[in-house]
Amino acid sequence: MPASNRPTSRPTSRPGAGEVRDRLRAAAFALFEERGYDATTVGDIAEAAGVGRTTFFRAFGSKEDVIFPEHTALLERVRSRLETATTPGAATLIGIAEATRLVLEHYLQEGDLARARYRLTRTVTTLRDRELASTLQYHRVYRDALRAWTGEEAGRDLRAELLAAAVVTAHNHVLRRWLRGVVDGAGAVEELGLALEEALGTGPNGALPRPADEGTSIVVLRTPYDVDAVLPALRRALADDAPR
Amino acid sequence: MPASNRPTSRPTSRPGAGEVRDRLRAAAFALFEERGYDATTVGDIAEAAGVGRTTFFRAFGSKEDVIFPEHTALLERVRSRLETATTPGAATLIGIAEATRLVLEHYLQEGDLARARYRLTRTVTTLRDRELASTLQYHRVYRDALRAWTGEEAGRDLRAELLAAAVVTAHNHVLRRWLRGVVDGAGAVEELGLALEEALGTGPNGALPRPADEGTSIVVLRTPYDVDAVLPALRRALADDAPR
DNA sequence: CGAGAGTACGGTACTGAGTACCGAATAGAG
DNA sequence: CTCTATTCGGTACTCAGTACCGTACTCTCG
Repeated sequence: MPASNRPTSRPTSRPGAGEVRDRLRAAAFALFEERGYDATTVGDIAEAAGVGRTTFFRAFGSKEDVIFPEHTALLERVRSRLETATTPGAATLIGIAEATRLVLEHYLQEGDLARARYRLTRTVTTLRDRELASTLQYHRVYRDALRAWTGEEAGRDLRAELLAAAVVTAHNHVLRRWLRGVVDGAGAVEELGLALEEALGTGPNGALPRPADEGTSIVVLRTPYDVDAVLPALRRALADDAPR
Repeated sequence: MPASNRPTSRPTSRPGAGEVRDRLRAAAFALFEERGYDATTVGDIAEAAGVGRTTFFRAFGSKEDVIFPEHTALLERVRSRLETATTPGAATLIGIAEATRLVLEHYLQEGDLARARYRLTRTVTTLRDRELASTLQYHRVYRDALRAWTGEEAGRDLRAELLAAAVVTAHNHVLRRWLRGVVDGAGAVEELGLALEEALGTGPNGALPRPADEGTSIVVLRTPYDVDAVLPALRRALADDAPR
């Protein structure tokens, strides 16, 4: 943030702010692809980028951070978007969908970089763990936002958590399909909408949060038969209590 | 596994197999509580346990592994339980519930150890990440099992994933309540059942996957009412197809 | 009882990530 | 041109984790 308020370009031998960062990241990914993550030391990366090892750790906090840049910034954007979405009376579900699309489109813009990262995270265990951890940070953000929305009463907790998990899962599902090249960018954005509908239950027979009052739960599974046809089976199932 | 087939006790100065492991774990947790995780080196732990540093790494693969023991073993038990549960014709939902209870009860048996771990994982970031990663391993196991059950056709993928996320989320929700002392062991087991019902039943429409072949599925959620009492509600739900 | 095999342990030495600190070069302001 | 702030590079350190080797102990077979 200190470099943004310097309007003039840097015509000197001193590299522009952020340029070193880019060189380092490029060198890192190149080396990772070539010899693998573990076989590449931070010293190698720094040398390839023509800078000192110290500079690497100043630009990125750790070796892993080269691969997951701007993660915290993106998370913050999602958080602020959700915050405005979950104020009482706001169109919460739309806000959630928008926040989620924010994330997806971020990866879409990264393009090959995101795919290279995906290749690495599938191979190296520590990186996969790191990515999973960041996934659960999203879960937290959504959960907290939804909790603020649904209220804090007992029982709502689990509901908020389930919804958050569903949203994150839906997003990751679509993202992975794009990363694997199953769908293109436009298709992914479209699929995200459908996936969210399925995750949140806002689709055909939307089953959004049911009021917390006590009562009988009825789960309707679509079946070609009508009620009377399945009723005997239902009675039988209730009788021996061990549905199979 | 090499120690189990030695029937006689070890009367010598050589400690029994596994005893060193226990000493190390006890020393580790004591030091972690005392000075914190980061401020405790592996050398400190080994010294406190009266063994060499090398022995520590032989007993546990890494510093983190002291805190997460038997994780892989437990994961394997869940996997095998799910495997038998998702063979065609088996009582899948019950199998899932049982597998999940397996995990919960494992932690309940750990008792204070699990709670000490919880305290640590809340404080130290790397440990939290590690735990989250293990959480997502469970997600994978459930997802794969459910995928095998629902079939691989397009569209089922997301459904299996959503279900897996819901189950894991429900479990973690209950587990956290026990870890925080909100409920006791018996209460946690009971809550798990309810949470699973909520996770599997109230989520997205038809969250319970239809079997791959056509037919009528009957899902029975325990309710204090008998069939005739809920029948009107059932008819109504089927009639307008879009409850609330 | 004694020799040999297998194993658990301790110690040393190494690599690599990450941190702290210091000095040099450079850019900007006055 | 001088002073100051910032950035970079280099050195030295801590600590996790690995590889290797020698040793002490136990068990087994002769």
